[in-house]
Amino acid sequence: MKKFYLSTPLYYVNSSPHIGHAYTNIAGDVQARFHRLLGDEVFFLTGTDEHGQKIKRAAEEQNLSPQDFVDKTSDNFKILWQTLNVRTDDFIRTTEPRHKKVVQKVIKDLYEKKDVYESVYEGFYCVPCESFWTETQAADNKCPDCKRDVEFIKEKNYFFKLSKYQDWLISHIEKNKDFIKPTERYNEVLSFLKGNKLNDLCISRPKERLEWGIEFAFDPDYVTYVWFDALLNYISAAGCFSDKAKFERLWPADFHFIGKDILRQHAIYWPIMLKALELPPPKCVFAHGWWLVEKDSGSEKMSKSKGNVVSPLDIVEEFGKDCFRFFLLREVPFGLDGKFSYKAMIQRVNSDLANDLGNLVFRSLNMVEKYFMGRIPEAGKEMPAEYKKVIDELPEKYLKSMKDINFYLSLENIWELVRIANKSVEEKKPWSLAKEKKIKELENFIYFLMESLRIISIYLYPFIPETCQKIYNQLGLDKPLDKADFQKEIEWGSLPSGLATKKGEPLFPRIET
RNA sequence: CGCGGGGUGGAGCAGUCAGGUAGCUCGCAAGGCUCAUAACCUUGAGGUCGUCCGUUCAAAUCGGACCCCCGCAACCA
Repeated sequence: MKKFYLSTPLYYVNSSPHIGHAYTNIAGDVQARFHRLLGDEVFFLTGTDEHGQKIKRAAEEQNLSPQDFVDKTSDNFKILWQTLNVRTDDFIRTTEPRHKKVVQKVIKDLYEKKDVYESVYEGFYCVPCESFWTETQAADNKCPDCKRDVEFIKEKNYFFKLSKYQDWLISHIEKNKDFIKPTERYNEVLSFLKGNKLNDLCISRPKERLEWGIEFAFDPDYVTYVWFDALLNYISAAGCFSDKAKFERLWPADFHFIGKDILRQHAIYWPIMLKALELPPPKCVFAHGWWLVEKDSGSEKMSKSKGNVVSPLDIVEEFGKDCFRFFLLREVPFGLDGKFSYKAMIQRVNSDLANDLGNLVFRSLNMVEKYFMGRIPEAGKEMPAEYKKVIDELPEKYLKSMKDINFYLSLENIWELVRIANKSVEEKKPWSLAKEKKIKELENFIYFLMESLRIISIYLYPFIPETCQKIYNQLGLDKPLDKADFQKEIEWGSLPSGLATKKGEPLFPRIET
């Protein structure tokens, strides 16, 4: 059994989850379910990032202690993953002891190794924002965030020797074309590394200014910079320093799903941190695009201002979890930016899910009831010619696009089969066969129509698991799809005859506008 | 000349590496069918493939120049 370790980023809990968070975890869940289908031993990790000054401030605004605040906000994420049917194997919080121990030990080890050292930080500091800025950022001595004056400060801090490993990282990236995906991001990182000299990373914050963080084991006046803390979750959750067998089994991670905004941390800081620890880097960091939100209310578009953020929970309530999952992955080629609008969502759900898939399932089951009293008829011998091409080609196309994380294309590939099935009904005219009493021919046709529904459900299962399970159940199969074996399940003709079908309500009611 | 990505019918994309009638999904229009969620199927309209120049029998595809859009440019999760 092959292991497959994939992760999402740890989400910063100073605000509520938005559509972008949902996107990353849904993509991860699709990937995880796909690998489980293939029989891999999957470890799918998500969690929350809970330290830093922004958290402290947000907690103060609500009159809560930072710990009470993060306990509450972290739950918002847990609830969302349940709502979206995102099934992870672990949920790590950076405030947990299992994580803190790892961070402290890493810093201590690196300090002893001299990859972490003391120095003096010089730069611009905005007091009200509690933020550092570089000279270029703080042009005219103004904070780019709040536009107030910044002051020049000097203070002792701890630094991590990024610079020492720059050449190693360049050669690692050049030798591993799959390390950063998609290609645009690969080029972006590589050209950046070649064209710029890395500065060492300041990984400490003096406690006098910020106390909500993981304390340095050997210097209680300092806490850890949040990114240095957060990235280490990928090894602390995998059992680093605590469960040797688990860690050796899981590490290196196979896949880090991230948004393109945190590429640098994952493609530069993180592999270098691991290198310094003498651990292998993750096999792949995949940076996807963003969702730009425009809301359609009636005929006019609302501008995207702060109060107009689309909540994933609201969308799920309105459309259902599978519609939302499907939309996010079908609408936009994975990796590129997309635009979210209710109009696009409704159109997508109506045309692909209600009209094509939902109606296909409904009309097919209806014919089984009408012509065969709700029993799957006897199988014919040969696969009908119209299915042959798409059924023969689908496994290879699907496996390739799934492995390339080209979800948009995978769905496109599956829909070829959906369209063939719909088309075959028009061409065979089962209602005519029934009238003409061509029973053998009708049985044969209906059997393969049902079989195509079953096959579609397996391919589609990682994307819309709940619906696919429903289709299986409606066909009279009670097998749980989350335990299915892909290679076995996609075998054409394995649907037993005689099953009692259970037609339900349409899977996706058309949304009237 | 900082680095990178991109400009293809109304929208979103494929095709560019290996030049040879411009393809897919949605939307739109007409027709067909009735098992079905006014769903499904067929056909059609719609493109000087960012601009200009060059190579070639032939360029979305190769070469050059230019215009425009979007990312990245470091203590910010």
